[in-house]
Amino acid sequence: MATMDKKNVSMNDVAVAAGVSLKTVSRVINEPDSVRESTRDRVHAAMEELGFRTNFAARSLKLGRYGCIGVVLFHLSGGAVDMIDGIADAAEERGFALTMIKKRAGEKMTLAEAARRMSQLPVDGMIFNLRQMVDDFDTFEAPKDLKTVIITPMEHPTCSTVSDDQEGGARMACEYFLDHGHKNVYFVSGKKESLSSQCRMKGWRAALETRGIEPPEPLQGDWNADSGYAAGLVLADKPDCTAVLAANDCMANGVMMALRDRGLRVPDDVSVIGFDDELYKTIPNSILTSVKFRHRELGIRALNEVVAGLEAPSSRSRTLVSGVLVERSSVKDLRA
Amino acid sequence: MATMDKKNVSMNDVAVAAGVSLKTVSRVINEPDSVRESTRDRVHAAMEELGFRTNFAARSLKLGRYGCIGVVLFHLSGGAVDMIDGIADAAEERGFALTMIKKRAGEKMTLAEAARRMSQLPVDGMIFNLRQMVDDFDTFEAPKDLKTVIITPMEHPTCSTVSDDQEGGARMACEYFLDHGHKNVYFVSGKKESLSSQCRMKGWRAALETRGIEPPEPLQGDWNADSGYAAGLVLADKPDCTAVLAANDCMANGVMMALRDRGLRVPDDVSVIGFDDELYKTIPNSILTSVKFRHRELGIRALNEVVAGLEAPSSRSRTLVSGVLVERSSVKDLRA
DNA sequence: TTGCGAAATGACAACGTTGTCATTTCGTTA
DNA sequence: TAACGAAATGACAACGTTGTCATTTCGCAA
Repeated sequence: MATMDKKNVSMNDVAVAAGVSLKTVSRVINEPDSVRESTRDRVHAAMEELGFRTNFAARSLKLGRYGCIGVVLFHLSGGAVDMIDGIADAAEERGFALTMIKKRAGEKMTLAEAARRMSQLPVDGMIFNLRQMVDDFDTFEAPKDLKTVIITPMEHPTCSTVSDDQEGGARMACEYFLDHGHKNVYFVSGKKESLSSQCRMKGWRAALETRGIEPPEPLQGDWNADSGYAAGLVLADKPDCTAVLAANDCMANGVMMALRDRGLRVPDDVSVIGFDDELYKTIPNSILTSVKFRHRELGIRALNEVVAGLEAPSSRSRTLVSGVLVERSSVKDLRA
Repeated sequence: MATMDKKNVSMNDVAVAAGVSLKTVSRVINEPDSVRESTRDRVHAAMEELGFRTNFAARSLKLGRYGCIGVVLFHLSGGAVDMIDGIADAAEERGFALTMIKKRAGEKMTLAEAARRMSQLPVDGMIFNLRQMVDDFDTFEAPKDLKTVIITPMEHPTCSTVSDDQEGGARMACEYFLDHGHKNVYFVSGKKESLSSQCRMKGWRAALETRGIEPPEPLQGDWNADSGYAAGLVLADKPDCTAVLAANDCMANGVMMALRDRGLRVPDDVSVIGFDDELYKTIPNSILTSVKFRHRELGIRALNEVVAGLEAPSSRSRTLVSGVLVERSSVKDLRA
């Protein structure tokens, strides 16, 4: 039985127990092939006996790096799970751990503050997950020696950014409608302050304008089904409304329910497309066509971008992860 | 302008620049009141000028602690977002950061492995989020100097555990049915390997047996609506089925849709209760009564438990966070 | 001005690891 | 057996911080 007198077992303790020098213990851990097998076994036995674990602080102090990537969560939303999942998996694969801090609910936080806080923690690089605007976005400068990647649909003057192609996804959905013979597309937005919602709206608008169509007034929603339902009631009264793009699936479902309650059928009378492709989880035999973003892939890209930039923190790139249109049967083909 | 010759700026560099000793710089950071204002200003100026940031490794090496709590994610599911949110907020509040690692998809990982990995990272204590069984659960022993909390519904011989009271929640739902005059309750389960599903089933069974009712064969689902729909079709044919408890809201919705498609009304013909209270997000005017667990609270408790145990890692406790029955109108009162 | 206690500052060791370079041990050949 | 080069091991400094204790400086009373 190991005596548990000392709080922490150091390499030196192991060395003494094994009758070798401290440096040899270090070698057993970092370059096992360079030490004779008999010695190695003795050291391993001593480590086991004493319950030795390498001291992270000492090791990283000497090495000058941590093997950790910082993640700042400004806002934790639905899609964030998959994104974190991607980040974590990619990190694991490359031998990095994650160091995480989060803006507290209701607390205002700037990029500068977050960066200051993060840069005092064990991190070799950092990822900011930004789903809403912050005041100092444009003026922010990342620490010169710490690769920084921002997950956001906006372009940043100095930092690398990674994002879903929300705008492109919305455009894709609109064009899908138009290509199927629809003459116009109505839009139900998410919460005003959400960057996702803003980008989706922008893409919708751009797609229509490109084809010379005047975009109708968008309807304001809040991501939840009830707001979609309310929007649906309004849309049901518009005779020219044959196509509705809702900024997420929940609202799309609300829209569909409202249309149905008003005696309109989907897709026969009105076609609908949503975002995020999650309705099938909740609705049996869901028919909703939806634009799906690959959040997991997004996380992986973000992490890889950080790791790739560790040696050249001031490099800058912009990555867009395209969305996918998951076709079901909520869009009617009006051609011929 | 600061000259950027050296990679990292140390306290010594600041000290030289400010014309004071290294120790004074340290004091400016850790006990500002003990240094004269004029000196302090000079030091602050130098820190600013040189872009000094305290070196985490050196600091924690000296202090013998990190100010970080480790979080191991064995499985990242829906409710996990809120839980992480709670953990992160509570950590922030107490001045801790999080160090996170995750079991990779498909990779088998034991508690022992996870603990070994984690204990080489910067952590003062750790939280394991365990939603499925692992092989070494019962035999696992946490490092004696690292407070370890496991989030799991099962009791552990040596570690503190924190969990939603899934069993109690299921019992609560069943009793609600029975108290409203129902004579029996059918159950639709989630994925077999899920501990949540198992516990919910256990609570359902216990509640019935307590009242001397023989529990009917449970129906196997997979958390998604389609499996609930399939179960609903089966249940629609059982004349004695007046009450259905589904292990989550999505399946509950599937059940309701199936019943409706078979000409049965909810709640007039059959009553339904789900879990997680999330249907309202997707379904406008949702009527589903549901057992909601406070995942955020769960995370907060877990973190507080770790922090409370930092000084006495071998202490052991068991925390259950009760669920809440969110009443809507999917349960009919059969009493006279 | 001098003396004194308190406040402010500094010198130096220590935390536990890894890199550098020196030393010892080993196996081989003459 | 001696001599040699290669392999194995060790001694010591260094990473950047904080704790301990010594020293200097300050403000104020005599």
